[in-house]
Amino acid sequence: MPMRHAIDPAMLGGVALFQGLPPENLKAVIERADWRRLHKGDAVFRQSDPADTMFVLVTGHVKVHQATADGQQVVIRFINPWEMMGCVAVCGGGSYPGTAEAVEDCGVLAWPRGTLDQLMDRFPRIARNALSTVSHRLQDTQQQLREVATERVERRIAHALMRLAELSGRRGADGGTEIAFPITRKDIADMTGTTLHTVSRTLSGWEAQGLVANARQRITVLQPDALGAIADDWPTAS
Amino acid sequence: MPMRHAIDPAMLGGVALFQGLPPENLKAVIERADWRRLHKGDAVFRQSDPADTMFVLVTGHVKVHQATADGQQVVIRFINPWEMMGCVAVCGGGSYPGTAEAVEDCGVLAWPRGTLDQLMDRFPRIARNALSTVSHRLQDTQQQLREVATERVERRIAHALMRLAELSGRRGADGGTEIAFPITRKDIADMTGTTLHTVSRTLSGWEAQGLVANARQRITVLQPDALGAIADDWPTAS
DNA sequence: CGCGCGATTGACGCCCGTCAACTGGGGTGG
DNA sequence: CCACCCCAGTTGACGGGCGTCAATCGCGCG
Repeated sequence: MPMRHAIDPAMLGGVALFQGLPPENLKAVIERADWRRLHKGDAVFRQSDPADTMFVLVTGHVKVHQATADGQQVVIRFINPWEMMGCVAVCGGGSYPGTAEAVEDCGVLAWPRGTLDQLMDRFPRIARNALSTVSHRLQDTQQQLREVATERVERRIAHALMRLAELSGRRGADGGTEIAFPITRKDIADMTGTTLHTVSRTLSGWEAQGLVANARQRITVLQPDALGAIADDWPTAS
Repeated sequence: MPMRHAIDPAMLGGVALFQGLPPENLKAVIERADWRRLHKGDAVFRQSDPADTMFVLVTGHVKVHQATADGQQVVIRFINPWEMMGCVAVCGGGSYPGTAEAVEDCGVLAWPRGTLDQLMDRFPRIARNALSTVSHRLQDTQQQLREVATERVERRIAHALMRLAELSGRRGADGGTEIAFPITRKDIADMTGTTLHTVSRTLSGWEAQGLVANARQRITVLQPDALGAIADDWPTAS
């Protein structure tokens, strides 16, 4: 209860789902949310569980991944603070298509599906926002699909790294952009449809050229433009 | 004008976007639609064009594909009668992420974005329906992404064929299920992230085993369960 | 301090993309 | 109505990108 009021309603206005709602409505929305804390490694929701709750991440980072029957794994996306999770499953009905796992200690806001439906009825703006968000995400996913289907591994890794740096980057000490949460080579492999071995080899090569700096579960982009050149196949001028 | 009234409002009730609307509202919706005819090969909309119109296919079949800068191509999906097209682009804003091309002579209903916005305001049910549809489509696309990222070519082709037969199948003379529109080996290659050569080889192999029947721009699935075994990696009992 | 997991790196091989040549059916224009 | 031609499809040969197997290293947490 006290935790709930620690959340600033103004921050919620920055959440895509609630964009454009007047402050008093934001207050109403936030009062119907549950607050949950998660430790690193905990699951926010699990693949195939009935999709009965939508979440907004407040602090920390979350990895959403999908597993195949034979244990292979695909990373759908990483969630940054103030992004939604589970919205697709709740809006589409059925069950969660993937598992959301905290890669750091996290705090989340949770709305049960029934509450969300009521909120959408009271504030139609929310449904329109959700539609816009999901549409954008579909376009992103289709582009990813195109990349995996048509592009070579090296370029896919470059693309993934640039997107991570752009969306979840943090200024590093050496002027580079560090990905702001712990991420393994396997994670990047599962984002790009390759293996951790190939990712490791590729990153090692780039480190030798000074494009990136590698550490355990840490990656820093030092020369985004050179990486962009690989990602978008410009004429490499060196 | 006369063409418009040839459309049965009851049919429109079967369209996911308008599901649950009472008949009189369906009539209102249909009266605000434009009717267009397209010849085989025509484009309903083109990639990068501003997304200002949403469509419902009435007759024929449409292929939605996305091209890369270097001319490579990915087939996003095939549209069956009474399915929506362009809904993601119009709802998400911006421009069409792909080109929709008639693979047969087609008839479509068209709603300009402004009209659609008005309809969504008048009938909030439409926005909810759209949200549900787009959410489902996103889940489908994510699954496709997982397939392309993790599965071998043969299995991806089998999956694509089974989905096509299921969604667009038509009872053939020989008891098989024929895909109901002209489709090339290249199309299947662009759906599965491979080449027309590999598709041709694979289909030839399956034809020799009696799983499918091949013809020019025509494919018939003869043994769906055997194909399903390949797609889902069951123990092949040959 | 020691164990474990993430990361690195080499060797090997094969799936499948690429290049190339050929075939045949059907639509079109004369 | 026929003949041409183009486009979809087939099939073989070749090679390389990258997946797979395996061994080792070393940071960091317990």
